[in-house]
Amino acid sequence: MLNAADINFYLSVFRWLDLKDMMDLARLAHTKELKAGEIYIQPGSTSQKLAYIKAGLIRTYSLKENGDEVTLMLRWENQFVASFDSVILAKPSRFIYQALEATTLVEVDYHKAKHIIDRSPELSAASHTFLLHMLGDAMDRLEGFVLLSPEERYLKLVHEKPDINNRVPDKYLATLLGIAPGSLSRIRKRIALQHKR
Amino acid sequence: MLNAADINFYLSVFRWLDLKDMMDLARLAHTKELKAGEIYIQPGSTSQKLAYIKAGLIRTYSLKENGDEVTLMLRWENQFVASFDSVILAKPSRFIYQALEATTLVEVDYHKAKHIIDRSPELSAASHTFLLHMLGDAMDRLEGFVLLSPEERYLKLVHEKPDINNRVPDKYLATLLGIAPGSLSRIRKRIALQHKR
DNA sequence: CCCAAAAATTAACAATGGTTAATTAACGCT
DNA sequence: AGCGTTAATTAACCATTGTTAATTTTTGGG
Repeated sequence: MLNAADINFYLSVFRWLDLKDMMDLARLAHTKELKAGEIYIQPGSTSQKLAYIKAGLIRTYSLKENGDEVTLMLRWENQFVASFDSVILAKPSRFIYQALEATTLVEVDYHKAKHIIDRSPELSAASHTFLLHMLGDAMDRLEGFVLLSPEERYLKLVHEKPDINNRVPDKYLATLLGIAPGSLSRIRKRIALQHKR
Repeated sequence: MLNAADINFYLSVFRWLDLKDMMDLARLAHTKELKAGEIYIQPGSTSQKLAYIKAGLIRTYSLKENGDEVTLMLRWENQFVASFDSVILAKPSRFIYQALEATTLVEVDYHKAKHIIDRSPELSAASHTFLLHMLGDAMDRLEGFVLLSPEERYLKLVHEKPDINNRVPDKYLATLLGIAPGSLSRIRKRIALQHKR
């Protein structure tokens, strides 16, 4: 069940946890490998998976009526990923979660883990902190849409996550920024020209 | 300190609370009246006020370098309002919170209320639920920016909060939607024309 | 009730983004 | 390495928005 590498992993990520709680959690957790391009969560899914990304990158996207894909979120190594609709709102997921790279997840069922989380002060605090982080990220991104132009949003994104350009196709980045893929090309070109002077 | 109306109010809003917890909270709480136009929270403020809006409407806005005001958030009666930066991130507020109407708040200092919240399972759960709601709102609004056009965002806003048009000046609504005030006028006109046919 | 100030509308123009289609470049698979 | 597929770029054109300034409307105070 647990090999030495796994134990090391749990000890490092949850070192602030009571040992018993950690073992209880570890019993519920398992590792999942996704190939590049593989779908992690299908729309309509209600499973309350909560996953820590050990390595790789997950894209959350939506399908519009006309068939267009719109990227809503990107999550990568050392972040958590969960179906927002299923875990937070307890509804079927409207979105698709796809691994863009070979991805390693450590997954627990939130529904099963909940009673462990609830009885551990540290885990409760951690889940609170997790929510705060999610909220902080969301607010920050909202500010970007209200305060910044598409060009500025793009610059902010590459500043915060420089390797994103090499890991995520432009067409996905574009819709994440709220613009069309062609526009991202133009913005890139505009920036390059300004830089040359 | 507490009059009959106040007691009624606390009993109705926090009826699911342990009586002792409720009394402890009520001791920390006080009512605050704001006139239309009055500033509630100044930028730079670090006070961790957490307020329930009994009546009225609060606008959160930011000042850009060029002096332009950009509205980030609107909160109204029966919602909570708090300085996101101060309470969630424990930083000085970057934003200005202003009452757009005569507004009645019931206010507690989150810093002082925290130990009451922490020792009450009901209050802890409520604060968790509160965060989930904030997160849900933020995600929903993010979806709007990624999936919808400005016109569709405007229609969504008036659909969700029909009286917003009569309570908030257009110039504030415009920046909330991520567009310029002039554009909102045009969008309004376009919609009216389409409707006439 | 009137007047001054603020807000909303409108128009003209510039800048930007959306859309489509064609071309080029990059990628991935065998 | 080569080939077919997918992604990215580019261009042309259209639609929409941003910007500014002038005009009209609305609002609120005296």
